[in-house]
Amino acid sequence: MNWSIIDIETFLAVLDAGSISGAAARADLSKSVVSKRITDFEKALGVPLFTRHAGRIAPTDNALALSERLRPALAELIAATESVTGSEAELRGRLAISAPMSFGIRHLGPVIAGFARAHPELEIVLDYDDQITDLGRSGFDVGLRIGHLKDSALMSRRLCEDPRVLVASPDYLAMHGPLTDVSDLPRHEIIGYLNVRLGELWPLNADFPRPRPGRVMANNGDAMRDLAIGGLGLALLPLFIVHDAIREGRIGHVLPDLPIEPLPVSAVWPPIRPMPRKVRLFVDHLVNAFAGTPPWHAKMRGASIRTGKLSS
Amino acid sequence: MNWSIIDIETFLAVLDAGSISGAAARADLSKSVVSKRITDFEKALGVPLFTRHAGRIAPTDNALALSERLRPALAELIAATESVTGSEAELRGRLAISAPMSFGIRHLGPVIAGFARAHPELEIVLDYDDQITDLGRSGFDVGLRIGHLKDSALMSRRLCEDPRVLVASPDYLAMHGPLTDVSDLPRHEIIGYLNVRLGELWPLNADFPRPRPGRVMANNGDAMRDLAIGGLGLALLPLFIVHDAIREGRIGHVLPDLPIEPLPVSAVWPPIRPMPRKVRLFVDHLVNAFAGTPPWHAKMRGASIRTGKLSS
DNA sequence: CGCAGCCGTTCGCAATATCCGAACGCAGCG
DNA sequence: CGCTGCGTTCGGATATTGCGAACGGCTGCG
Repeated sequence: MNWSIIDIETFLAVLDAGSISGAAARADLSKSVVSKRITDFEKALGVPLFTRHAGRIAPTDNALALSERLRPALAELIAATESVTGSEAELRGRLAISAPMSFGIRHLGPVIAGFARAHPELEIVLDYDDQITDLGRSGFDVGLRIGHLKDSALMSRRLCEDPRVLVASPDYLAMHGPLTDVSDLPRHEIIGYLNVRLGELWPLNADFPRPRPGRVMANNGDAMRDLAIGGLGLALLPLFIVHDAIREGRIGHVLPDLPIEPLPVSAVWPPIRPMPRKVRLFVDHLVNAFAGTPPWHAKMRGASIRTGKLSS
Repeated sequence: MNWSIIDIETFLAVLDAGSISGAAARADLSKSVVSKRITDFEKALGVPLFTRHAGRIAPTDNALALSERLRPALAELIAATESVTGSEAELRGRLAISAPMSFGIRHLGPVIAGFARAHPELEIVLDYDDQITDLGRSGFDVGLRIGHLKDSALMSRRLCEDPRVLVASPDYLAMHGPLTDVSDLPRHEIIGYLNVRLGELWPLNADFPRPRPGRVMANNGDAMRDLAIGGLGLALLPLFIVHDAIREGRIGHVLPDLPIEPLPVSAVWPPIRPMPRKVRLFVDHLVNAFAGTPPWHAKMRGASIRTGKLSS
């Protein structure tokens, strides 16, 4: 047997990244290393795993079938080695975390940094991307999710709540007319969110007046906020993303009485048994970090915005 | 993650061999390499896997628990990589075969050599030992078994039949009296077989006269034959082991009409699904090799022994 | 069209990892 | 006591790995 775990991991990483250079960048390696590992693995197996088209690669059917089988086996192998670290031993191995970009950038950095400092032998991989990833498939140990969970196969734990507000810039309102009553909504456009359709973006029932889909859309909250600031439409966004701009007057909170429920923020993880200790400790750490006052609540103290709807 | 497949395999090999030098000898490596790998693996996991007592090692509880979990995961990982070699690709990887010593020495060498020549990328590991091994536990892909199968969890396939004969040397008979009728049996001793008790060694029912347990015993058929030649007792042995000595007159076939059924010779393997291709091809190869005339039948053409009981 | 940028592959070189054999200390045996 | 076998440590030789540069091919842009 002349392949290694690193060959397998590299293979799966290239599959996930869709390219050799993508996988190399994620691993902070040179692409020649990744290219050679793939070639060596193919040689060891005796079959091609990727087809090459002038600098582009595509996985073969063999590669896809193989990955289906390798992932659970590799996860079990890793879980086995990690299970043997008893309660007295410090955490080791790798913890791969997936989180929405805007939430991750603002609120996860220090939380995760604290966890990483407490476990110096633990390798942390962070992936901020609003696209919902299949945790097990993508090799993530933990995900953070904002919104109601759809994947009942995952284990989950509620961390806190994420209130959303409808915002618009002064320029937008000057150009498109006032928005003082819900009946004004159909005359307005709302900035789209690439990862959901309007049906899911607008959280009120079909009888409730709703804005039209806008001509612009983005794949994360920060970009949507900036488009709103630029006067391109309304935006329904988590409070933590817009509160600075609101305080600075670049955008305003419109229709503050809209009956929009806050979104739950949850940690989710694959149902591996036993639950890997690193996952359990990290989820506990998250729960502690977000217990009590959510971060954006503390920051909103100086803003003239109604906060009565925020849960204590 | 800073361990490798080789670390895991080395760990399991040391567990199986019971010592570092044993595992090193099997792998044709220096013991310092194996020692270092174990130490590195322990360091990577953060827990000791073996206790050391002045040049002796014993596995910790953690090590035993870990191995229980690692073996199936590793087997699946390997099976996955081997499954991807389609029907067009040649066999690769390692095929580990366990077989009884006397049968292996005589009849498996050329069969396996033929298979190995047909699959030059396949690594073959042979382990001849009459002790029945737990295939899955010991990392064997295929076993050959002589006798009725007791482990119903294994997959099996009948290869051929192994007739047994009762033999004694002229010196033994001269000293202990003739053996011309079954009623003479209780006056004689039979050489013991370490891996079975007499109750299993003597295959006729309790009412049938039987020899007494002898004062000597051995753990394989060749040794038992040699003890019989040395006049130490009767021996009930597979024909393939004794036919040369019979032909040379060193021992004789006594009570040729004993109603002793031949033993079945079977290939067995763990019930991995899908069945690894290398195992399937090897079992097919065995079936072909032992089809028709068993090897010892061809050799018995020149001997004056009744062969009517041999199947065609 | 030419150009820039991106892709994956190949190559030579330097750094790192691995393996070997010798030496050592310890325990058990005759 | 000496000898053998065990596992560990060490220095040196060998093998492997990773890097960056160069290359050819393709795509998109002006």
